[in-house]
Amino acid sequence: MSTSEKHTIILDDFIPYRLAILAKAVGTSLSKTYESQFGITNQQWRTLFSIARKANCSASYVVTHAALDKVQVSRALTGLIDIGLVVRKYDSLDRRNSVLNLTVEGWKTYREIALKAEKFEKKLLESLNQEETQILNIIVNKLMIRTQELEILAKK
Amino acid sequence: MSTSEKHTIILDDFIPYRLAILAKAVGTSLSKTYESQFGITNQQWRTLFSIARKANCSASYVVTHAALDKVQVSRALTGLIDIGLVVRKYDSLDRRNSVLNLTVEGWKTYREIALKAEKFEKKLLESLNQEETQILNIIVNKLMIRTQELEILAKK
DNA sequence: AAATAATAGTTTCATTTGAAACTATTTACA
DNA sequence: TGTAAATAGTTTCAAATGAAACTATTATTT
Repeated sequence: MSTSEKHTIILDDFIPYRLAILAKAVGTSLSKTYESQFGITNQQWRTLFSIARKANCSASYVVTHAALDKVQVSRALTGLIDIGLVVRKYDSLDRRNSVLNLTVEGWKTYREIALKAEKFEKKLLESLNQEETQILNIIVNKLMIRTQELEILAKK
Repeated sequence: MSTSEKHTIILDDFIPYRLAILAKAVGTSLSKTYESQFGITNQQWRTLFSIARKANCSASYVVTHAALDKVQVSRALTGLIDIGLVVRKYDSLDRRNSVLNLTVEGWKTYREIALKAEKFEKKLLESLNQEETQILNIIVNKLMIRTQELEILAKK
């Protein structure tokens, strides 16, 4: 067996690697459309979008809906409050829970970024036909579920 | 218009976000199969796989084939050489270029990780039928190309 | 041949990250 | 009622990251 035949995996064909590269490329490209203009990080815009989706939500809501951990959300919120896009109050019935909302400026910024994000996604998906776009969504769902299953199996 | 209608993007349906979440979940799950056992990072195994693919390659080859930057490759190599999985010589005709190879131990580790990685990928793809797996590869290609196109357009 | 530019790779330094420890508050239960 | 456990969120600290500056070598120009 020659040296060049010893390998069994070609990185370029390996799905987990391909997904990582693609997600990073897409994410980097997208972030350029808002980071410089709005001075907002990826974690901050995910937080912004979560609060936009559910007014008066808590930080925990953001944690589950933006796929961030509580440290990331805490820091994102500090930043968003600092620049006046979010206001934080505390639930009078349980003062551990924060009550988060976008400010008027927050809504404005949200709408601008949402518009850019939508345009970006639209342009990206122009490369796929309708069937492929549908199947992509199905595949992503299936792979997410499968990954969770494998995690559970691995723990046992 | 009510507050809850103000949003235009639902994060869970937004493809760049979905890809990021999926890639992270898959990557984290995979890394558990080798990180603890072999004490190797993601960057190190990508480097290992690149060298396995092409004996006597340079660090620059790894940069382009493992989708890492030169700082990451430099550090990954330092680690891999330290733990005796890679040997580095220098090209006598151009001593700027390194000449990288796996040691016997490197090949052994490579094969073990490759086996685990293959099994992981196989299990992951069990959730898709053959057509979906094919289309997934086509879609990833198309989206990669499209992302590069959008990058170029954005620069103009 | 000397000066300049280019290439390969490393190191530095400031920022980002995440796990673990921490504070504050509420709930459970002895 | 008081003590332990749980929950929400923040801070700390050590490691990972990446841009920019750096070293070493080779190629190009004048």
